[in-house]
Amino acid sequence: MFKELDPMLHSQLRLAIVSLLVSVKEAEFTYLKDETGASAGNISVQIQKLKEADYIDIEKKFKDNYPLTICKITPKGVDAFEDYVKSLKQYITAKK
Amino acid sequence: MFKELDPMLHSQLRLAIVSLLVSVKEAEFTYLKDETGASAGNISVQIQKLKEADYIDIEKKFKDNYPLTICKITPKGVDAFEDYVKSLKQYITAKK
DNA sequence: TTATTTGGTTTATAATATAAACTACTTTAC
DNA sequence: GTAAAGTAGTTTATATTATAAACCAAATAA
Repeated sequence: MFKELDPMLHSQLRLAIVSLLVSVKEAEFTYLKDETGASAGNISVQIQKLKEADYIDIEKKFKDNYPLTICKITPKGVDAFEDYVKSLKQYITAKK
Repeated sequence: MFKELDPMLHSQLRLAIVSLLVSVKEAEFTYLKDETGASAGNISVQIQKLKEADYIDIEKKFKDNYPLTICKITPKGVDAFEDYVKSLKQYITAKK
């Protein structure tokens, strides 16, 4: 009846991050922070996890002397997001 | 941008339970167990939490000498579920 | 030059989910 | 009638997660 919900995405913050990345394709750390309203620490931890799962790529460089962290979704991340949404619909649409 | 996802419902098992109860209005413990595939212990804990949140009512009686636990969704539970679904849609539909 | 800000990471703690172990009985088989 | 197995759960212990607080390194401002 109920399909598993990918634990990597069934997290409010990681889902928000991936949701943003699916639409923008590339985003800075601070953009993710501002859009989600989460703390920097939390963002840092969650993007690491998403990277370890190969759902996103993280590029670190410098811009105007400051460190700059850029995140992009991977094809695997897109697939996982689509699967998650599909599974989720089983939970939120009337059934029986 | 992203609305809070009610933590009481942002749990795979509790969401599945509430999802079932929204459609059937009344369900036995074992029905919830069978439909969700979760362990009895997990169901037991989660329906207690849903009851404490006033999202469901729990009635305990006996049937053919055996204990029987029946769960029903409350109006508050229905509202919470609808709100949750609404919030969730912000996460899963393309935006920007 | 020391104070503050930027852009993060690491670490500690609180909250959650889950399974394993247990309780309390009932039924069945010997 | 009593031992074994089954029903219907609850409680407790543990592993996983999420989150915030504390920290770090460098840059800029006062």
